[in-house]
Amino acid sequence: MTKLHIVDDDEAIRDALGWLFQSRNVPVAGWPSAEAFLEAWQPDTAGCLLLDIRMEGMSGLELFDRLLSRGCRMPVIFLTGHGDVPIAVGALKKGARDFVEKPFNDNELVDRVIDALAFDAEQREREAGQAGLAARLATLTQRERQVMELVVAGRLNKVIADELGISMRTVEVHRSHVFEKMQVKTAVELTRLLTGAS
Amino acid sequence: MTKLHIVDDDEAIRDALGWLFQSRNVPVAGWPSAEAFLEAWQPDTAGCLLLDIRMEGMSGLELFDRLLSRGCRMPVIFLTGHGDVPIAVGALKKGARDFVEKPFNDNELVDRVIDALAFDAEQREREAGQAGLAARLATLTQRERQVMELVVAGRLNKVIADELGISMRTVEVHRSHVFEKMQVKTAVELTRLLTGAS
DNA sequence: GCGGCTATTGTGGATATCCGCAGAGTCGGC
DNA sequence: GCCGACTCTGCGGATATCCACAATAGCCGC
Repeated sequence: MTKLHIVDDDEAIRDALGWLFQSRNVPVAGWPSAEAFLEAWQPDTAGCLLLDIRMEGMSGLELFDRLLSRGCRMPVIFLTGHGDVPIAVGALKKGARDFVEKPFNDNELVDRVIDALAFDAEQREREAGQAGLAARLATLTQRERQVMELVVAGRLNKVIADELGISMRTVEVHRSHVFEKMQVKTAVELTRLLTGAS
Repeated sequence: MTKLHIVDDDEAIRDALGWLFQSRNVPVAGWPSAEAFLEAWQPDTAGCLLLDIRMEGMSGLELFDRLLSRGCRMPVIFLTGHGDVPIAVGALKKGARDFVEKPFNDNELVDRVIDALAFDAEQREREAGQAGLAARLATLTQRERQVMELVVAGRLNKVIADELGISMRTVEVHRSHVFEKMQVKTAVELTRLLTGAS
């Protein structure tokens, strides 16, 4: 389920943030440590992360690194009481969405979280489309993939036949199999699919 | 000409940085104030910017804002002696490439500047391609644009004819004019052009 | 070995696309 | 009024694409 995941080892802060967000109708889950969240995290965990930097055990930054290396692309907002420019710069350059110092403005933080949640939702939608595409691509045979690449490159069947050293008829067969498996009717549609157009 | 533009009101620092970069074969231009650079800036000014935050008159941040609003997309690296997290975060979120506190590591800074210069060069190359594309698009008539959109959407000529309420032959004529003006031979190539594929 | 998947090719015909040749109507500028 | 552009259309033919029917062959698993 899409929600805001608050990772902070200070229960009082988790509670306060939980109250703040729930009062704005933002669903929240609290985690008492980076380790706890990391263990529970799954590739399909959705929403966004509000991460304290300084914690007992694993720091927020380290959690961020580990999540990145596991392919997590959830938006992350860091929350810190002891600002440090190089840390903030490093986190943002690694892809963190924001870096907020305490004390923070409630409304601003809520807005940023809501933006981040919306961003994550959109991103997951895009990725779902890509996953379907990847699944269809996986059903193609080697030869079909080769033909598809040349079709998408704009080559005519006769040219493809020539380049692959096979007859035009065979190219036509592969081509139609590709169209069928990729669920398109024309080369243009196929090109749009693969180049990620609207 | 592509070069590193150093904007700092402290002549000693400009000189020191100038020496550093020229010794690494990075061409440099120094500017004593944000105003001076802003006045000299042109849309075709290439390279990257090394920008001091605190200066007499216009600050580095304000220069950055003004450049952005003028459509400047040169990579900007901020240099500051008095770090401040919200400022750094704000600058990076607005699109600054980096935010470095003094004292800095010479080699690291040089590397980042070289990366930024390379990025700018690539970006300009991409934009040059886009400009050529835009120029060709501008030569199309209204009708040709309509037909092109439908072609790129994957419609067959007969369908296009139907949707526009004209004969197939006319669609063919427009279609071939589009291909000619856009300098492509097939609908697939045209689609790749417009969707920005390799 | 048989069945299924993949790759290959052919024939022949229905559609679609590409193009030259020809002509016609509108609209705006010189 | 003439010229140039844009738009529209038809005819016919050369190519290309789409497809059903039909067949051969290698590879793999049961």
